[in-house]
Amino acid sequence: MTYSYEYPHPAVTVDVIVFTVEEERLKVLLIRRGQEPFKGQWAIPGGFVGIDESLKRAAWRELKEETGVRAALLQQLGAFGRPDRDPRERIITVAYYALVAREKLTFRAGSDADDARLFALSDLPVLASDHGKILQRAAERLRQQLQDVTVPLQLLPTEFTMAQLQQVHECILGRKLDKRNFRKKMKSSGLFEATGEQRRTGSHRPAALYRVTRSANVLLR
Amino acid sequence: MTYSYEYPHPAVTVDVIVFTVEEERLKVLLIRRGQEPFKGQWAIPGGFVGIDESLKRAAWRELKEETGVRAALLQQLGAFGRPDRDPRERIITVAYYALVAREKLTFRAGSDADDARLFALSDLPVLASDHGKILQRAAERLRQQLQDVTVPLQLLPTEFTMAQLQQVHECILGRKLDKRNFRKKMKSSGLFEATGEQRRTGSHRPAALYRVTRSANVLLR
DNA sequence: GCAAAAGTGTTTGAGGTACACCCATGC
DNA sequence: GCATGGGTGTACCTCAAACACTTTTGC
Repeated sequence: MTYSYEYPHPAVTVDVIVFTVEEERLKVLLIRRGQEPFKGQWAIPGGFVGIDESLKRAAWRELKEETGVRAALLQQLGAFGRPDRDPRERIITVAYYALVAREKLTFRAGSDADDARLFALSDLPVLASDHGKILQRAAERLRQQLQDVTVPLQLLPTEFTMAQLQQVHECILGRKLDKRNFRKKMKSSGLFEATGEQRRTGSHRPAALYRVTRSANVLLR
Repeated sequence: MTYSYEYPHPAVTVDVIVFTVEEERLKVLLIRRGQEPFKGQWAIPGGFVGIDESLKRAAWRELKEETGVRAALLQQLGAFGRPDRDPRERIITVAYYALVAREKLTFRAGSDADDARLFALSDLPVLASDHGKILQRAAERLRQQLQDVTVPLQLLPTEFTMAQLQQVHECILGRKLDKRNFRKKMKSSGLFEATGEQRRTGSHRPAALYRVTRSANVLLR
């Protein structure tokens, strides 16, 4: 079965950049391509958009296929379409990025991937095609979005310490923040409440646990 | 001649939203479609992406075809691809937006358009397909971008009065600004210098003309 | 008692907002 | 001389940034 058109048509894919935080670093999920083109190179996971599938739906499908995740912050980064970005045929990709808490994330080498791994953003391998540029743009966008205090919550479990929350902000921004200023700002946002519980880890004072307040939770979709 | 593929391929277009300021209002260029689908309806101008043409290049080409403009601020808004957005076949569009000074802008009904006109953003007609939603998103994005003081300069001639500059800010933001605060901010940006010339219009004190300083001009690309 | 992370307030500077009057011109 | 838009300065408030010590725990 073939599909014919009067004019040449490009193929359209979605690529999904999965951001997470692990070992106090911002990381992205990459796959090692098992097939040509770019066989053996690391790449952003993605796939073709179904002919009757919306772009967003295709992105959700890819996210779920690659990571098992059904709910996350998933937003469009933009379209990338240099004519030479794929040697087989003209492929235009629409990139999405997702924020997923590490413990919600499962992944494995799949049908078209030899391997799948998290890479720290500061320690990326050489990437297939223009994926390096796409990742760079995604990281910029993520940093911009951080002014929205709710964004990093996607990267944390439902209960977390202020130190954890600050750590997430820091590794996205790529710089240290002042503890007192940070807590003041979080407190004044009114989004968080103490659970009353504490977390003991190591030989030091235990940390209070926080959660998102019920009202704020609604805003997170 | 036909082009055949093993899997169905969508068509890809670029749509270019041309923003300008006229009569103290933010306007966009729309065309009235001369052909089906959506014949007779107003739409954002656009066209198919050449199979060997980058997305940005296609956007520049469309901008030039529709308006004669070769230089402007032209940025990608994003991809829109609901499967039902065109009845002929699956069409995914990549929307760009451009800021063009009114006096650089020429347009006329073209090959596929019965008519072409500027519409105030606050007074849009019913639009074809999902173009209403695309425009709405473009306007939001433009407002965000306004924090960059250089952006509205694209909408003005090289010499302009402070009142004009303020007027552009106001109609993009959709609200009045305080004259003294506005001038203070512009002055402190260091981007502008008085030309020494004045403009006399009507029975009142003439306005000083300003231009972008040589050094700042470089930053605008 | 000591190492290690949790927790807590105050001061300062920059930038945004509010606000009212005189100036130069055409008629 | 009056109507019209051009042009100017000060006071206040908010928010971000800098900065150091005490608390609680495990060993």
